[in-house]
Amino acid sequence: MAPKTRWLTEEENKAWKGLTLMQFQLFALLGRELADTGLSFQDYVVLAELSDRPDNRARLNELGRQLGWEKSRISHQVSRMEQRGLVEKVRCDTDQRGWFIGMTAEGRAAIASAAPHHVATVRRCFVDLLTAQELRVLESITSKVLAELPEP
Amino acid sequence: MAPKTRWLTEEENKAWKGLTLMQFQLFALLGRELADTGLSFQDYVVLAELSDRPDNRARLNELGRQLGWEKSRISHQVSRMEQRGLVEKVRCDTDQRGWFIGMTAEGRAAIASAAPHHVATVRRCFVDLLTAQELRVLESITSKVLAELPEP
DNA sequence: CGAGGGTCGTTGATATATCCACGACCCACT
DNA sequence: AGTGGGTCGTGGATATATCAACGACCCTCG
Repeated sequence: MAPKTRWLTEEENKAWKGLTLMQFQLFALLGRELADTGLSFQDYVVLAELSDRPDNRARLNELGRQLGWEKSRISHQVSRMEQRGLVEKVRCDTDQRGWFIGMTAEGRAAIASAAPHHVATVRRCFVDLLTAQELRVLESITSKVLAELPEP
Repeated sequence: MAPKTRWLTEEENKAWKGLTLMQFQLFALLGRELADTGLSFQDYVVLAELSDRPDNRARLNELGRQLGWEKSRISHQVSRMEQRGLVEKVRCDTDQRGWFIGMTAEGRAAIASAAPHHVATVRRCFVDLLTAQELRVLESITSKVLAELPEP
């Protein structure tokens, strides 16, 4: 028979719920602040991911992998962004199934104008509140957890 | 003129993105596992919140505050859950605008059957991977950040 | 070559979240 | 009692996420 459930202790529960709540609130805040610039938080992370690349473009599935999104989500998201002129799709020459997603001039302008305030908020409401040690511990936690995640 | 943006350092960026990714993946996993029981993650946290209360009921706005949800979201969510018979609404006798949300027998049964596996997953994929110190640091981070959050 | 199994990305249906305007009510004040 | 400003929760419109099925393509192997 199955072993009796080990419920979370009060400390464990507090940490887990606190984490959930913090993330949710931070995202909400960042989304609200980005709204002024005409970008959603999702738009932002896609553009940021593209910006990180030397040639400012990526395959859909790479984007999905980096962001941890399913292919369907990234596909819908990119289509919407393409409609709005933030990104463009270019057929991949070596694989006729695939596309490269590149930033348009408009996309570049959008993230360039949104980034300073966005980063300032991430600093003010998160990064700058943490000590160097807390930052290290956090990094160790996330990499450990991510490494142990079961495949979907 | 505005000061030049202090971009995130590599460590800061890694911690921030790692946190985002971890949370997203964990939620996706928990949602997938709960799906077998007929509950969504959102259903689960609402029922869990109600379970935590001595009389298993709460006002809508209390629920929203605890979970960090906006009133509209909690209202829609609870309506759906009421449709499915997981919770019931009872007029609040002291405030005619408000409702108490209570768990039905069906709601109680649903969370009772879902909880063991859910908690086991939270342990296996998160809590049990952390040392006691990491847990403490995490708690300190989240409470600090939450305390500093600007009002919406 | 060509058949089968895998991957790439799309699509449409459904579920959920967000935004905003609203009606009902409460309360403090006059 | 009446008025005004606030809170409680609702509802509809729109945006976004999830799920499963699909067509197109790639690749390996016989």
